[in-house]
Amino acid sequence: MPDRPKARISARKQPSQARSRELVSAILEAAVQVLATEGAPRFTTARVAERAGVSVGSLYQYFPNKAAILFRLQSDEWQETGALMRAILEDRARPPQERLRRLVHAFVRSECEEAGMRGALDDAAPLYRDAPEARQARASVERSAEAFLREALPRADDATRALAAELITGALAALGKRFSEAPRTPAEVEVYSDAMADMFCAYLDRLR
Amino acid sequence: MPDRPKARISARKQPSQARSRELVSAILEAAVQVLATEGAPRFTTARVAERAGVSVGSLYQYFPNKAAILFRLQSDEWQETGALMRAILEDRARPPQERLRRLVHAFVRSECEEAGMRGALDDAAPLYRDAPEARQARASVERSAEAFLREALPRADDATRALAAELITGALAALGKRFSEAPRTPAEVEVYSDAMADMFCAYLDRLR
DNA sequence: AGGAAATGCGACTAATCAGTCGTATTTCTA
DNA sequence: TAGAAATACGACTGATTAGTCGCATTTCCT
Repeated sequence: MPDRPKARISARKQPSQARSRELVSAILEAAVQVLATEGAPRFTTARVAERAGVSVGSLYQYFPNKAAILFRLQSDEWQETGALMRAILEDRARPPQERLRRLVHAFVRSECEEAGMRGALDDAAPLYRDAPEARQARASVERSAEAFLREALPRADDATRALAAELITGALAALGKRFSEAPRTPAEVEVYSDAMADMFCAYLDRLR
Repeated sequence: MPDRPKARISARKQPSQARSRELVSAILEAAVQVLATEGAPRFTTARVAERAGVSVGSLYQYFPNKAAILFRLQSDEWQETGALMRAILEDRARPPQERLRRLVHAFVRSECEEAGMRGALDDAAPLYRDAPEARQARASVERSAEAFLREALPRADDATRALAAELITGALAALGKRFSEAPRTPAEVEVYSDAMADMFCAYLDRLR
């Protein structure tokens, strides 16, 4: 029942001239600023356009609706974070648990860096969360996590591994988000990340 | 920057006659229904009043603003869940880890039961989250968790315990919420709860 | 009974916002 | 350089919303 987005959320039109490509990136940059400084409820197309030094009309040339801007922002984030995580998980030069620990540290650090925008983006999640594009994006992270667990838990059965993947990725995402809601010193980040990694490693050892 | 609520969020006036006490509970009941069936963005005072068979004016006699209704709903939830959790944690007849396991099961089950309303309530969180009343409510859960950990980890130092409390309560809340977003069979609930409890217990064993 | 206090009502106001459309300007192409 | 295509503009529309206020009705108290 919570309102599904009626319209597509993907781009309306590809910018082809240099002018319009700049316009699109100006909009995205402005969107980040509006989100971080004004918060999700005051995130309006008019404000984004104004901040970008662009008219609303132009904005709607390249984004079919407000949710599309938010989704694009989130999507870019996922892209970036996903690449980071995959790179760490697939570094076969290190033992699995060390990779996991590095992953936790990197993730928590990255969450804390852009906490302002991310928090607001989460507040706006109802607007884009149910889009099919969003589901697909989440799947790729799960897959890479399961591949990692095949290595870390070679003797466990598939069901156990799937459960562990869900638990660990879920806890990482949720705890990272929650932790980054308050401002943190680098030292706090390290301590917290280590504790979280300890928990995951203890769990993996028990399953092994 | 994300807009702080300007007004108080606590009740505007205490209902003293039976008539008005019924009115207030009709509003709260209607609020739950509106939230669950229409979702957070369509949660409006007018809709709540209509569903309750009451006028907007009357609604505003007892709630200073929309956020107050949502906060009251969330507050009641916290109250209930908090009592449940405290009861389980303080059952000294059972060993600590068994209590923790029971706690996880009870919590996840309860999350799944009212998933519809809870999800919408979370979507509406930006409206009441920053209220001072909300902070205070969260503190009591943390305290009871730390008391439990003093028992489960008698030899650990305070910093370790505080960290573990934050991690476990955070993970429980966040994973429970996430898990309950999809509809679940009782069997799935059991399996998932057990896995989560395994993770927590493995962590506690390592710290012990 | 009868006045006072409490409660209930809902039309109304002021504000906000997403998204459109006709027109003006710039860039491309031949 | 001229016409076509792409891009940019922003006033405007229709819809929605939170919250108010003057008045009507009910309950309480003596």
